[in-house]
Amino acid sequence: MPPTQKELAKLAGVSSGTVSNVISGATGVSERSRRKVLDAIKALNYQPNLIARSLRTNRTFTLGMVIPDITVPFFPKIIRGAESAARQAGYYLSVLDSESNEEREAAMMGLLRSQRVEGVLLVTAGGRKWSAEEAAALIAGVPIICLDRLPKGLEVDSVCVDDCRAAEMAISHLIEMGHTQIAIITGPLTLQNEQERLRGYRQALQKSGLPIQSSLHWRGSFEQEEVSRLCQKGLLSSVGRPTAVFATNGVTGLAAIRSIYAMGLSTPKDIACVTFDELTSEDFFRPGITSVVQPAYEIGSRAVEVLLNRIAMGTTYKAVEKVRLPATLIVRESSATPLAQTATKGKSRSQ
Amino acid sequence: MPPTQKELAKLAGVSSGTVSNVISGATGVSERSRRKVLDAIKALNYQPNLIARSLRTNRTFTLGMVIPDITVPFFPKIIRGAESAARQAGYYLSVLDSESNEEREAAMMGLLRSQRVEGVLLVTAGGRKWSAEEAAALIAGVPIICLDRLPKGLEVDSVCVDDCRAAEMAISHLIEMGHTQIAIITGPLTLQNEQERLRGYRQALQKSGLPIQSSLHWRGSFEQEEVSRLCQKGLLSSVGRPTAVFATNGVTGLAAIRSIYAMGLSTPKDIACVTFDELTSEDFFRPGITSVVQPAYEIGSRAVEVLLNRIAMGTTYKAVEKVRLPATLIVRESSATPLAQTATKGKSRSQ
DNA sequence: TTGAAAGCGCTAACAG
DNA sequence: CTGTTAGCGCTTTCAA
Repeated sequence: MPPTQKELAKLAGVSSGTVSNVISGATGVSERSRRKVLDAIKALNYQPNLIARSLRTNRTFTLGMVIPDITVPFFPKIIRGAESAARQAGYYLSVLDSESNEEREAAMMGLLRSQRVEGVLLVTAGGRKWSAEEAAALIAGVPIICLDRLPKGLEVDSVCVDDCRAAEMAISHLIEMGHTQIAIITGPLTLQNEQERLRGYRQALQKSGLPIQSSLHWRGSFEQEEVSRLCQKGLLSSVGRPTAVFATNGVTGLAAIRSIYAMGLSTPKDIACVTFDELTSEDFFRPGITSVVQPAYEIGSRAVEVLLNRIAMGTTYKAVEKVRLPATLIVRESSATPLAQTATKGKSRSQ
Repeated sequence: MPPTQKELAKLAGVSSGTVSNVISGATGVSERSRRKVLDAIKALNYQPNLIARSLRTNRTFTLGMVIPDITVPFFPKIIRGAESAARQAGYYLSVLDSESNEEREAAMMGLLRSQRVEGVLLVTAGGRKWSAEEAAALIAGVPIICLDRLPKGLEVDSVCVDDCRAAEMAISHLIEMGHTQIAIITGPLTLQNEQERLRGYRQALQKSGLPIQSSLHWRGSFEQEEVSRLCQKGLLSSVGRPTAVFATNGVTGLAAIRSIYAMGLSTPKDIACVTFDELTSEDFFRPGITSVVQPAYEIGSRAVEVLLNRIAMGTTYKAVEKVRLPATLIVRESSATPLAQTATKGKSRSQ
């Protein structure tokens, strides 16, 4: 058993209240008492019991975070940003991985509530729509902020990139490079950001007067295998085969590249390719893959800022805050023109 | 304020003790009481206060974990394994990122202790040597298990791969492929596993009667830039230039490949290359990089098993447990023979 | 400047 | 089967 404040007080020859005052740095403690307590702390290797403190003060200084998959490199970057912003503000961050399972996600939200975290950062697993009651039950008084993916029916603060514009930027780039047959491979369209990216794709085509061909919209998921099959099927169709593909996220992006390689094709020689999100250490791919990169660290840190703000406001009313961060298009080799294959390397461009 | 058990009891018209019994699933509660309580729980959207429960029961069912860098893909994989093993055993896992900072690491160990976690999984940041007192203070009654990197002076349970043998296997492979001039690029040698990998390298050379040339040992760190410089310097030296390089970890591996590409060289045409740890989605590199892969998920899950075991034993004596998991060599294109460049693809080989 | 004491929400005896 | 009660370790009045 670790030493308690009482034992510490006894050893130091003061009352438990004085010990508390020393630890909290409260003023009004004689130097002599302070010394004695400090010595006793060292002697016993005392660590205050945060559990008891929290019970008493009704404060945990802890933020909870639920993400869908910690093995996807995008999320650890967000976590880093969130964790360090939290730490700077004197808060802890407790991260849970829902493994893209909605039930588990709900359970984890409950757990965090039971742990009395003061706020929650949520990157939701699925695209379910929350009814008003469900949402209320889910929230139950703890401030929530959504990152990256915005669940429908949950009117809460949020931080993410402007997915539509980012996708539009990527597609415009391909169009500028001379592509007109551009396929898009999306993840689950239940996710609002996937829809937005699709919208950006369509907008870009329209602005350039290019037709929107449904045969060029390949509806995927987060299953590597499934997406690969989809890509291969699309790439095999001799008629109307695209000269470029745009993957709306890292998972489908990886699958797309995998398919291209597996079929013995190469990029940009046979087909151009742009992904949303980097495929991890992107710049080491040969050839480099052009991609839309999100400010992951900043998404995390901004989210914490907004959340802490919301917490500080207490019950005070304030409109929902929607932060939209700019994404950047990193142009590498994979998006060269259909025929010329001019490698435009290392250029980048912002929204 | 969330509802308390007392309010719940009042609404249900029973005593707080009965509520507790219902929640804990204790036997000996009338069906009628149970119903009333369950209804009240739903009505109030009640979530038990884990803080109060922990204070009372002196149990948190929480394991702590401290890792050096969550953005290195190896660690999230370990976390997944640990988290799911913990969850299966009814434990929570609380993960902290020390950002490779030893002070922060110590602070985090203290925090976990204050949070009264029941055990700690530690992937240590640095290679500092712990004195007996420091170690005792650090541990202070909570069971610790070390993963991946074993700190000196800390006699605790551990789980990692057999680094020496794994490295030896990689080097033997290169030798078999006809290489005799093999450079090794290590990370900080304060880390015990880096030393082991170096030892494996030397052992393999010796067994084959090849000389150990100090000019072929490039001492790096975890700084990308520094390692890159080191590599480039080594690769530029016209005399005694290696035909193969072996990077002892993912960070130096990435830097090595970066340097090779940056210098306009390619692998395996100009130089062969094997890394310890995958460079994330390894198989998408063109050409594929031969590498030693560690069973990251299993390292995490085994560690939790051993730790829970240790916790269950309480104070009972038992010798320190050292689990050594086998690593696998995944042979891809980057390790072809110096001249023939025969691509041996997809073969793998275990310790 | 200090000590005594109440009580945070819960569980675990224990008595009825 | 159910209610009452005594703390868990801490902070925070309140008196002294």
